[in-house]
Amino acid sequence: MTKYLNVVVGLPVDGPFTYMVPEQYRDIVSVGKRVWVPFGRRNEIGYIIELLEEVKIPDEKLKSIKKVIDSEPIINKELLSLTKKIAEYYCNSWGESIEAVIPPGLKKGKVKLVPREKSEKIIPDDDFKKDFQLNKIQKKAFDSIKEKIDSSKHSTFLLHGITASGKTEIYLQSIREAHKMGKDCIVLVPEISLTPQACERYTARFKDKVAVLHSKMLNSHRFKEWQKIKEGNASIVIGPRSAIFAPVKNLGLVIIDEEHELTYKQEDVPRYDARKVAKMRAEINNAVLVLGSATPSLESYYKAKKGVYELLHLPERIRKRDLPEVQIIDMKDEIRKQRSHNPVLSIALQEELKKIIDNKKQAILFLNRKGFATYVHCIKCGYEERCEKCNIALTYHSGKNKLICHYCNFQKDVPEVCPRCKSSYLRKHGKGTEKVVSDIKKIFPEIRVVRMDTEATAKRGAHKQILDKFKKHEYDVLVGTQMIAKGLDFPKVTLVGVISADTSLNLPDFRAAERTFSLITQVAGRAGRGDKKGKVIIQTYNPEHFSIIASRKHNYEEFYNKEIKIRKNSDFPPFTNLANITFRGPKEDKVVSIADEVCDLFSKNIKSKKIEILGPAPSAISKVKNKYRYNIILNSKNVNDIIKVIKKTIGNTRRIKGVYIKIDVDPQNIL
DNA sequence: TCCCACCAATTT
DNA sequence: AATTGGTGGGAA
Repeated sequence: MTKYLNVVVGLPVDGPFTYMVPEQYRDIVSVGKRVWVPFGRRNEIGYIIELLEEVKIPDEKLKSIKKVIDSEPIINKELLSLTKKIAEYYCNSWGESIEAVIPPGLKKGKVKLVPREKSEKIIPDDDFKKDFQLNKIQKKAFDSIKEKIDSSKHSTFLLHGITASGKTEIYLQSIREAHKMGKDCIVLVPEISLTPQACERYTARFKDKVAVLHSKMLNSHRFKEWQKIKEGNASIVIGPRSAIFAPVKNLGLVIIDEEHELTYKQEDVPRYDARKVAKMRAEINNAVLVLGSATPSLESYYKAKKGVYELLHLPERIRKRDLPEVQIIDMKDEIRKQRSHNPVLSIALQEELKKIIDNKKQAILFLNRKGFATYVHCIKCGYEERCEKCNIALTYHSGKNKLICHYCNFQKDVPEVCPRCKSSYLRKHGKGTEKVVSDIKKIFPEIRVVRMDTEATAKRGAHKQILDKFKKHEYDVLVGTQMIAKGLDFPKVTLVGVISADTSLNLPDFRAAERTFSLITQVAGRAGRGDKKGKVIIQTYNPEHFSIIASRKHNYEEFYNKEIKIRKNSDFPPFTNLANITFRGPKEDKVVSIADEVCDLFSKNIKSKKIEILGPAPSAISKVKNKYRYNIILNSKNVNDIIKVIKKTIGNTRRIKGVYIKIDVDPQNIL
């Protein structure tokens, strides 16, 4: 008889908490249902994680549950244990990870979960569209995946295929194979709102077996899709990172498309990495995990090379379409040629734009992300100021008039002359990209330019509207940030330009080179998707940088071999694991003193030298909305050591004297 | 002495 | 996270 139960709550507090169960609820409580419980001085939703017959605490010290909300569990045992693992790894409470797994509508307790009548709609599998014929190379990759699906053995594949090499068709046929075996599939895409075409392809082939989950859907619609999956009426789920939590019953295959994308890391609590969670879930279910990318993350490729993942290569484009020609423009020359200190469009790019107009084709221009960190570089020789220890760009802080490494807090004065070429052409860079559109209009008044960035797409539907108009050729040139680098397919686009590769190259981040290489490669993949061969123009002050040279040759392997050596020498992932602890508050001196205090505590708790402490150092965006930010970075070969020392040192404390503390295990972005 | 802003403690 | 109760400084 269930007289007691344990619950956890969606707050940053450890549990579990024990409650008594009143007589009338004793035969309806079960693990995975929600209950209302008195918590402190108010009521909270408790998630039942355990039923108990007896407890050591006397009855009079316990409170009773107020109400049972659901008549069936909202989370099954598998997902419950998964959420516990996530909580332990990412240092959040169990309840907080449970709330990441259930539809948002269920968090407030207004929606009850009750069993529905089973729908009897049976659609014969032949309603499905026919598969395309795979070429030899695709077939070989598919056969390896098929073998593991058929034998129900867990295995992780890294499918490294250049852009337009036919990865999606392999995904589709793998899904069909899993479906034939009666297994469910989850397909993760970087951001659902950017990939409607990809989504259409899955639904076209698998019709109403497909469910789509994402945060821009109305909650009621999302809830219906979730219920459809839970009741077993959808066996293929497509969505962004949170779709990894889809309540499928018999998971057989997980596909992560564009696995190198940073969007797979959730930026708020729980700060999980969908790639890591997918691996956990696939292991539990003996499912196959397929990671696909033209530019795999260094972590994944390293694992594949070591044999932890199985590496599959697709080195050719389907239908033998040529890769676009990539031309690198040295902007140092443009300063001379155009007699301007800050040229935006190189002569070569201007000439190509003119050709576009003449030939009635289209162009896409990338601005990269708006520069938020000011870096110092020499516009004569291309030299940039970097930290010797951390090998990241130093950030200029105007208040102190110093260059600071925001990982280890190394500081130095801005040199008077360039340390390399002794010229006086050192310049601070980081903003001013808004100029691009106005510069184009100045040079080509007749050109139809549209801008696409977070500002222009803030409104619901604005995104699609701009892209639709561009597709109909109502515009000649699309200017945008990375958000237009992903998955777009416009046959009339024959020119792609990157205005400044340096913006990403000089991000104060150890992944800066990796991001630059993948950005240029992905961007280049947008050019020449029709019959005509495409052209790509990359503007940079660092034309000799290996990430730029390798991307010009479309050579991932060459990039990887250089970058992996740097990571090894500077002790960064994939050779180590990081955790980033951010301190945030309105008074800088307080933020610094708390960060220093916690840093001392860390040093005391780290007895061996197996964990390195970097900082505290001001973060790259050192002041946001009048809040100052400082980071401590923990770096170790063993991630479990890091997690242990965080729990020991900070536990559940998230605020000390008005200073907020944020913990990010395996950060993708250290800002 | 009153009224706040700020801080620390608590949640079964 | 959210709430509560304590504290201490400033104004009257």
